[in-house]
Amino acid sequence: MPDHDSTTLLTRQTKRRRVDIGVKRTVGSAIFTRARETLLDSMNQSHGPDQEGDCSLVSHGHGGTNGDGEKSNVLRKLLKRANSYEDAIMPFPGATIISQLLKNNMGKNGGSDSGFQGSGALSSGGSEIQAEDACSNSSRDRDSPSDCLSPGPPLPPPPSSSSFGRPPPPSNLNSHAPSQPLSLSTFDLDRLSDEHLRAKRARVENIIRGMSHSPLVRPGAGDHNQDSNRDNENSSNNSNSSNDPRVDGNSHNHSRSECPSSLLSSPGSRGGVVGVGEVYRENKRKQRLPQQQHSFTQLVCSRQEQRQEERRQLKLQLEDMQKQLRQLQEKFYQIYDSETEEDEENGEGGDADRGGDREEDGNLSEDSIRSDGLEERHRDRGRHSHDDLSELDPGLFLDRARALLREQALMDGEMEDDTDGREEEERNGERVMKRRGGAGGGGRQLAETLKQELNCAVSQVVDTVVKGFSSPKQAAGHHHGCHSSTPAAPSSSSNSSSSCPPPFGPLPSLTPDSRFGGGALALSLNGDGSPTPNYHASNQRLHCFGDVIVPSPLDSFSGLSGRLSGVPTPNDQTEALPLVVRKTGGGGGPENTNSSLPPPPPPHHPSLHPSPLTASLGFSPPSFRHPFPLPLMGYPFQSPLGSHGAGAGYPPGPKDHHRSSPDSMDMTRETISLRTKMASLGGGHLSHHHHRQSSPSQHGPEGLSLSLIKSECGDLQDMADISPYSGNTIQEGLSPNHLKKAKLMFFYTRYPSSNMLKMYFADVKFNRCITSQLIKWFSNFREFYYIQMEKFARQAINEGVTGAEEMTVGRDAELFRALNMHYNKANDFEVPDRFLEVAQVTLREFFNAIVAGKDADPSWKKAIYKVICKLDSEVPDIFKSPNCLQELLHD
DNA sequence: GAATTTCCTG
DNA sequence: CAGGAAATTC
Repeated sequence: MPDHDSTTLLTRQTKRRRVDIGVKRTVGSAIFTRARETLLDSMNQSHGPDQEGDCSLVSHGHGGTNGDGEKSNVLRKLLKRANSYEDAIMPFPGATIISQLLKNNMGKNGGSDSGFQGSGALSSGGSEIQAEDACSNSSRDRDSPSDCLSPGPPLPPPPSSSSFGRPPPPSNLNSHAPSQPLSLSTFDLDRLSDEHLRAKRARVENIIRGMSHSPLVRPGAGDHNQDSNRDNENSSNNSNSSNDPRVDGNSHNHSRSECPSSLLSSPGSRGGVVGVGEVYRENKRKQRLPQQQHSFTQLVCSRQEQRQEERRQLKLQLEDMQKQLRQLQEKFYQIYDSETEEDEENGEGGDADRGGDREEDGNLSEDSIRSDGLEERHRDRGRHSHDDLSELDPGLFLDRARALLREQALMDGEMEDDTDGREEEERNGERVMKRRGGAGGGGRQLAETLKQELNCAVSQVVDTVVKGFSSPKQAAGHHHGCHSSTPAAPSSSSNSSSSCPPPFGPLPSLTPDSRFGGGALALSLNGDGSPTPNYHASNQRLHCFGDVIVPSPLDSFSGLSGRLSGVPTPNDQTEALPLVVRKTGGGGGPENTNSSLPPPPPPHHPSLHPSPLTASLGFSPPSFRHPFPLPLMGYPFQSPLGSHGAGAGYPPGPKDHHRSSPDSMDMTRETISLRTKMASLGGGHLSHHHHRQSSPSQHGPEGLSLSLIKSECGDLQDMADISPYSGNTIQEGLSPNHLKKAKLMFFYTRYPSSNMLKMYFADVKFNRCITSQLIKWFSNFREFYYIQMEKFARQAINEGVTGAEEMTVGRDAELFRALNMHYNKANDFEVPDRFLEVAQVTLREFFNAIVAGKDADPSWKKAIYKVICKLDSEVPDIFKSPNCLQELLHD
């Protein structure tokens, strides 16, 4: 910390001011993320169920087969995202399905007619992003099953003019909602498309706006009008302003100068920099400015509003869609009925079901939309219904499957017809086609297409499901039940092969279709199911390992034992309290009986909280290794690992001495923190009691452990250095008392050098970790300190204070109380007057800087820091004493 | 490249 | 307060 030198500091500061790229990056990414989300949302809306995140395997519109699945999928996603879009999205699946079907049909039937791309493909657009969006959509569509099926002519981009005029060859979408009436709904669809398009555009614009917001942009720019002109202006302005800081160092902010009035309320947005005579280079480091926050807030708000609006629109759309759907279904049913009547002559029964279906039509609700006719129909057709199940919530899956089976059994009883559901379906489809006299030869083609589509869809669905399951986090409750069943379902649906010997009693149809990688699926599912099991297994492994690892010998040394054993049992992770107690007992008194502790090795090492993945991988978490290495490194004699038997080298006697011995080479921070906690109770005392640390003499076994240790932290050297202090009580970690001491020291020095810290924390074995931790403490102190200063300075300004002189910091000042509360909570230390002075100076510095509008400069605080760091005063020698706390506090 | 410092996030 | 990342300095 060579910086007490003001010159150095100055130069450094000078150089330092640059736009904080980091921040920028962060902000940008954040925005981007949001934007992306929005885009996804919009896509979802248009496509209905998309994939999760980027990888979307599930394609929309695969025939009706996935109707349910899609919905559930969407729901899952929504839930995950905690997005408020639920209702809004609901409608889309339906729309998507329909449009998709239309699309497919058109493609097949001389796709040239196109026009209608389906709601999802509304590409026409305006902004580039839109175009992009459209592109991506279309590409996705292509990827999706539809692609598999029909390489039909790419749909023309400009859709809105749905030329759907001619009744789309009513394909028979067996599994799907009735397509026949499509022609009727053309208008509605168009209208919906437009609406949707509009909504989409709005969203995109919003996104663009958000992205173009530069951090430094003044709040005013953030207003989120839909007005595109404005938008353009903003974006251009933003780009300018965002770049400006770097471009014109001294003249910074001119571009974003703002009305002074906002000065008080929104500190960040200050007009041109007044009196910034210093030749600061622009701050390259991006800092988070108040202004940014401001604009962001606005952004968020506006976005929410937009969402609300979108929601409303979507709801309307949903209603429309529902109506349409109802119409379609009715039409379809009519046709279907007529067909079936004819079929009945041929001996195909199943009227009863139809009746039921019709009844349901009346009740179309949101729910019904998803399962609506589709599911019912599936049931009629028998096994096919499982397709829908595939995407259902796993938890419900089994139940539903059983219910379906029962139903099916009944149905089968009724109709002796063995026909496979699938075949039947196809047949129906063909029949429908023929009936309509639609594309004559197209019927078979359609059937084929549908088959393929189904296959594709199924496979994709399966992938999606697998993915979903494989993600560990989802494991929660929901997934457990479904593992076995879920996987199979999809495959069954995909099967065109009619008869699948039911592997499971309950879910006969589940037989995996090899074609679709059913086998793979099953495997993956198993794996997926395994997560839980694996997880446990891994944990167990770890635990066992942990047990093994924890060398009982170590326990004899209080320090070690405390750490190792005390540490977190799985249950106490967070609270090291128990440990503390232990340690306290051991560490506190020389008489420690800790030696007894060793035997029962704690089940887990505190640090053993490897993520499941890690565990499964078989990696031992870094922390995991610590247990041995640390102690071993510094103090060979302790090496349990090593050749010495655990106990052999250490006679009981030594234990006491060693226990506090500085074993710690370096511990991971976690360890440190743990220790800190542990030490907290006994902290102060420990130092007194333990003096001679075990001789560092024996450097026996460095081999293995050493290397390990080294790999983890290369602090051995530091350790060696530390030993000098070993004469005194040396602690391996920083205790709460150390923290307290540091806080008190902060009253004297805000910028202690590391050397100074070493001097004043002689009872601590310094290593890199410790040093950095101490430094970090002070850094944090400063952070808090300056935050308070700024806060109060602004407060004063807001309260109308005009002169810095008006502000004083006394012991009764709020500012002081806040600070004292932070650094001297117990208020058992008398804060030196000097600190009050410094605080006052700091406050005034902030005040002046803010009043001068310097806070517009990202690095405006640097100057203040420079000033403050010169105000450090000597820390009383008493702080060098290990007992300083007692002495200080009890005086 | 290590050491520091600040900023940001949790 | 800890962690992480970026910026800066030496």
